[in-house]
Amino acid sequence: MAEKQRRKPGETRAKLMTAALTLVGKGRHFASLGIREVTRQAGVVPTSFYRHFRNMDDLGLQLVDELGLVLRRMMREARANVFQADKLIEESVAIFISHAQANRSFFLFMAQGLAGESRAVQEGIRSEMRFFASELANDLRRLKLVDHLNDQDLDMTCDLVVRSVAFSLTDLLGVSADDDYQIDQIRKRTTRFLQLIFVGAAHWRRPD
Amino acid sequence: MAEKQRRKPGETRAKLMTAALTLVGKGRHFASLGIREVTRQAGVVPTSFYRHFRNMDDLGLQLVDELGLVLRRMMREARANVFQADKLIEESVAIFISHAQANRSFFLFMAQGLAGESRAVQEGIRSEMRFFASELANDLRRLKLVDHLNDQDLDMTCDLVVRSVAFSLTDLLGVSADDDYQIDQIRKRTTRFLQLIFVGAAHWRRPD
DNA sequence: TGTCCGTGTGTACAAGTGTTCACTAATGTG
DNA sequence: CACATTAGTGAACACTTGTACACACGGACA
Repeated sequence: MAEKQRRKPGETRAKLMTAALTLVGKGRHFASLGIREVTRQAGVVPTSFYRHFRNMDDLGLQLVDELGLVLRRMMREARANVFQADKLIEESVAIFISHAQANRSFFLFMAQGLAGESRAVQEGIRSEMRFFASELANDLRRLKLVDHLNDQDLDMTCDLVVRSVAFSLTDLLGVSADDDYQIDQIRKRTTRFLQLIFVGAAHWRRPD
Repeated sequence: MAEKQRRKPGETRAKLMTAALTLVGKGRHFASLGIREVTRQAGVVPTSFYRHFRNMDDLGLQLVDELGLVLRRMMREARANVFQADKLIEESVAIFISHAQANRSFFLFMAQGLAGESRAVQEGIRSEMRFFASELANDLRRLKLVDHLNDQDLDMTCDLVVRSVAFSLTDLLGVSADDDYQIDQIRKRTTRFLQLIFVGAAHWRRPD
């Protein structure tokens, strides 16, 4: 008979969240996951689920919060590594892609959630993206790279940048994780997208 | 007892597809729909489903095909209505938004499918977007608006345009269908995105 | 006219679902 | 040490699910 084994506090909780991500990583859509399925994958009895989450939406929400941490780590690394302004875009895209690779299931979950079932998850992801965009705007201001843009136009530009990168994410997650050629293509294309946007920003004149 | 009633050929098939879209329109995610659920919504016995589709993925694929028709209708209307080059962007965005409103569930399905469960559906939607982008490129060439761009750069620009619009779609579908203020905000923002991109394209010089 | 064939119907079943309940072992707190 | 709390377990529930099968009706075509 299976022994009850006491684990570190929060361990089962973490297992459940990881299990959900694992299933998403295997190609399942988060919206189609069931409680029993997740607990099975986590190697835990179904009842345990309710000790930590009220339902699957709740689990999704808590995943979004963790997603925020991943994004912040990523941004910290980008800030630390990008020195030359002319390589800024390339470097940032490269860092983004390597993080997306390292946390594939996480970003997959995020891409799914954008058009997902739970309005709360949707809003959470959107809010992470807004935060990301505003941090980007701060960085650009700080680096004095965009002096001719007013705040509103800078926000718009950063918003567009974040969206483009997010969309590239779905490309990235569509190809197999070790298809280096395709990944490099996506990296190059995303880089060019951002360059195009920044060229636009450089010549942008506010419409009357 | 319910009579068997002979219907026009393909009517049940259409009912099933509409039923799936209806459920998606009600906020459900396509990946979480079941065969029974769809047949119930369609007012048809579960077994009928198999007369027309092998499984839900199959139904999704056939929906993608119909989506293509909607997009083509939309593009035709855009081509017919846009005369002045300076209003081109605004007009196109307006047309897009009105079509997205009129076929809300359809576009919702498309937005979901982009990060969906079925690789085939995903690829289908992606291919529709590519087609859309290439048609856009043709139109721009024809209007002689982008003479300084080579084919590759024009394709890139159009790709970025289509992606940005597609992303705005998820904004649009996130607000209630009659919230005119929000919708107008989205329309304006999308328009500015595209203007920014075209400013970038106008000043784009191919990197060495 | 007879005979397929496509399509819709009802019944059936095994498997899977969310959720509740009572029980129990380990942990932290006094 | 005793005790309350937390977090694990297994059995049970009423339902839903996908799918199979046999059957029935109507039009197409011989």
